[in-house]
Amino acid sequence: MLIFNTMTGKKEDFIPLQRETIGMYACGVTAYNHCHIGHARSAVVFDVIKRYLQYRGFNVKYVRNFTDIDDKIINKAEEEGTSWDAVARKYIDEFYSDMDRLGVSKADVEPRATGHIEDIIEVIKILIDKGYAYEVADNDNKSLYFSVDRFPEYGKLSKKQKGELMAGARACVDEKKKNPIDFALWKASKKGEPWWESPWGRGRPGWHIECTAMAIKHLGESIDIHGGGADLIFPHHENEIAQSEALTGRPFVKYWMHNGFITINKEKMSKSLENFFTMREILDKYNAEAVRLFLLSSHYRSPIEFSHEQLHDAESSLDRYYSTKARMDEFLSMSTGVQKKAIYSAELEDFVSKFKNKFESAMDDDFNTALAIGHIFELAREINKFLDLRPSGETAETLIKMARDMLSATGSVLNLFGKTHLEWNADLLKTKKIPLSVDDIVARVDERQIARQNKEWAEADLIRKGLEDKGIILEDKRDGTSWKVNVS
RNA sequence: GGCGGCGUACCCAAGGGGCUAAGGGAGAGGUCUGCAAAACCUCGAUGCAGCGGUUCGAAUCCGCUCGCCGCCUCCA
Repeated sequence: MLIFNTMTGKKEDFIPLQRETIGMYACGVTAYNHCHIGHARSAVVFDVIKRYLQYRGFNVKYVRNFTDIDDKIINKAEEEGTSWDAVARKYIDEFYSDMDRLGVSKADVEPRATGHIEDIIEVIKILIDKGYAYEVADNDNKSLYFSVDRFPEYGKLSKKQKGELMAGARACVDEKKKNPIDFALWKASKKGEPWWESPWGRGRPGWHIECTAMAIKHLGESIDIHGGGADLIFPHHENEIAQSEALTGRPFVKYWMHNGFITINKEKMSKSLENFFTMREILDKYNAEAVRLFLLSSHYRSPIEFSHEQLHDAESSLDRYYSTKARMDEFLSMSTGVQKKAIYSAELEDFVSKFKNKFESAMDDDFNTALAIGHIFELAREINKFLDLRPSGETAETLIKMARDMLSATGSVLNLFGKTHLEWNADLLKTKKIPLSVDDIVARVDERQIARQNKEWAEADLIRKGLEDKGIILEDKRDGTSWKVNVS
């Protein structure tokens, strides 16, 4: 298995630190606003990485944090006239509901900064003892900073030179810092701000330190994989490395993984440019599974241009997949095991025999989900071709069963393609806000079936037209009529 | 300015020295059908931003040019 390591800038063989369990940490969200599709991408990408590692037989302990205290949360609370913890709770709940719809499962541990104040304080104490941190008085309380000059390897992840950083450092630097690029470990509490008691008075943790404290607490001093969005490389992950390696004297992370951005008009989606789409808005318009497919249809490190058209295309393509699935299920449920005529199955057999390998080598190559999905659709096409031959008999049945099982095994790594045709369409009724239930539709189809049997074509056409106007398409087949939601 | 990345058909996108340049969407033709739609099948880049070079061989490596983006500041 190859993983692209941001630290070395190369794809490297994945060799875990220890045999038993892989430690994986991904930086989650700061809970101060609705999450947007960029946050979702990161969550989906690491969800798939975790799933594939498990598929490959590794035990994985996956930790994803929530930042539930920081300046933005405090500001938001002031804006909304509530407390900081109410803000954090609200957006964490919302994050969970969005992620749930996207099929992102929970991490094994989901620590929050405010739940680890003691651990953070312990870490800072050690950093002081080792001479990496210094205090700055701020009225009655004290702030603590990490002294970047004490850590010679600073910049090794982001490939930055300390000198250049200084030149580019912000104008409004805290003049109490020894070096403009030093960063806060602990912030003295200002009036009206939330605070925790510490050896340095009342204050709260800086941003970066929570990840150091929580990663080490839950995964140990050295972890296999640490990831997040590419915008976290600097300064967040650079600072994490400095703190953590200063603390333990050991390498913090073996493989650093970073996902690319979502762009709009080629520009990074960001709050300051006000060019973001929240997951709320997107899930209101598009099917959640289609959004997940859209996100996984590009390699995780490539930028993805946000596009309504592509989101819609993803729905169409999923719809086609589920049609194939319906054909397979139907074939298997109707199959009698008796072979009526000779079948030509060599091509499908060939595809089925190679499929698992193709899927795995795609995923083994730095989690190439786009290629893997391509293979899945290729197999679907072969299945359709085979089914077009109207096969029968045990050989055909076995083959289709095998294909279906493989599709479901690989689909579950991506957490895609797992529904039945009916579930997919029932889901689409909701996405497309069609005011009909499955039962309503089935009742109308049954009515129409009677009309058809009596050759009352006008009546049958009327029913079909009525459903069509509501976005339901009827498909007449040899042995009955099936329905589906029109995605186009 | 420093560092990094991108440019593949109408749109999206994989590939990253030699196999017919995956896959999806759109489009066109066909099969099926009471009619129709859907579905399904087939077709779709002699060419991978441009120009040079290396090589028996380049979309893939090297150089230059053009266009675009990211990080260097809170950011997934």
